[in-house]
Amino acid sequence: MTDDRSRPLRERKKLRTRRALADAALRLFTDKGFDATTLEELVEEVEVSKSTFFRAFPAKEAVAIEAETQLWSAYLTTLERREVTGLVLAELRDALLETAAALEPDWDDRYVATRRLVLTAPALLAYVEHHRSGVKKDMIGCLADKLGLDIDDLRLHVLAELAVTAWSVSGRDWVREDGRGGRQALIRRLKDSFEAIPASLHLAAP
Amino acid sequence: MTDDRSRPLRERKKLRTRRALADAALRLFTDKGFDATTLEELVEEVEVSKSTFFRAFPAKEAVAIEAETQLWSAYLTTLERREVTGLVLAELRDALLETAAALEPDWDDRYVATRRLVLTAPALLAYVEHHRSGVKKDMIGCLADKLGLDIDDLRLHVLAELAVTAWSVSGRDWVREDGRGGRQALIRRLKDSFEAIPASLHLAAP
DNA sequence: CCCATGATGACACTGAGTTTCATTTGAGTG
DNA sequence: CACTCAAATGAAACTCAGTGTCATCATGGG
Repeated sequence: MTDDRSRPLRERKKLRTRRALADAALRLFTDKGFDATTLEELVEEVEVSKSTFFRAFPAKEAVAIEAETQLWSAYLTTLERREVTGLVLAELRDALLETAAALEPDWDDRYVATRRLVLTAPALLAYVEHHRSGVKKDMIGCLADKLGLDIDDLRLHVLAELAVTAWSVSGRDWVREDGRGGRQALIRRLKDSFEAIPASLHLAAP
Repeated sequence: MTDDRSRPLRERKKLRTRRALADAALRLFTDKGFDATTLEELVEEVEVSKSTFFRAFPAKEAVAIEAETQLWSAYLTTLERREVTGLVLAELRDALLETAAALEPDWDDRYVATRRLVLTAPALLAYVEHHRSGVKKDMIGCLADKLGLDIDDLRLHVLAELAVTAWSVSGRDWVREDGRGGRQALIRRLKDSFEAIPASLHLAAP
């Protein structure tokens, strides 16, 4: 029990099992494959019951993409804290850069492993897409609130979409190179992606 | 057997069961709810076996969104047939307009019912997202091929994303009004959505 | 008419996710 | 420290989507 004592013991225990499950899942899924690993094996490894697993995660897929989940939940927190001034797209970018820079150091490896895993299991890909879709919805809600716009405003949808896509592409390229260059390399790629967005609209055939 | 005789009988039969399944599914799911309807009930209604169902559709979710699937598969066909000249975004828009205009007349009602259904079942929402994601991938592949670009080119990702988002938002609004105004109303909304895209990038806080 | 091939149905099986309920364990109180 | 309440856990039975196998049936081509 070498954990941070600032929170009640109960909560610390819950967090510990959560981490243990996510770590074991990343290991098992990477070794044996996502489909080939049963939930039973996972919970035996961590020595908890299936009930406990489903109280910590809503689905088998969820435990595999903890790193992705952490990123976006931190992002939404950042976004809500910041006040929006000037170009909204720039705001979305800066919040993302700030969030990426602030993630705990061991996040890098877990994220690389996660993205690798996603490439091997269609079910995981689908789950990530679904999860990001929820994030976009939250982003739109947050922006609509701050800007006094309707949550159906097409512009907000486009902007949320762009931010997530910029991340997705940057992350893919970064992972493809083993996360070489660390957090800074990722951040650099992210800046490049955002800069490339306006040009996209004017892409034309020769 | 009042079907189009141009194809072999075997194929016609397969198509008929497929249609029957999709129609019954839309009816049952709308009445009882997606989760509350078991696959068993569905296949009993249509009088086929579970095996047959899974040869026609890859998942329970798939049979519920046939109208969505038809749209995008027609779109990809259109896109591949057209030659790309000038602005790519305009090309994506025009192909979408052309596709929407060419869908069989009974598509409207089925699509409205489908989108309604999706709003009631999280599993369906996730499945639609996943499906569209596959469509975007195909769009990107098609464009990369025609333009001689890399399939990882960020601009292609952005453009595919924008086209799908424009559709999604237009469709949502159209469905919200019961598909009033028919195909023409949908097409008008779609044009508006595409026109609103460039402005999005310059959205700023007051 | 016959044969090869592809579609179907029946059935058994796996594994994810839910539900229920009894048991344990941490938190607050006197 | 003892007691109590609430929350967390575990055990086990259950539902249902999805897979795999194999025997049977229908179709299309010769």
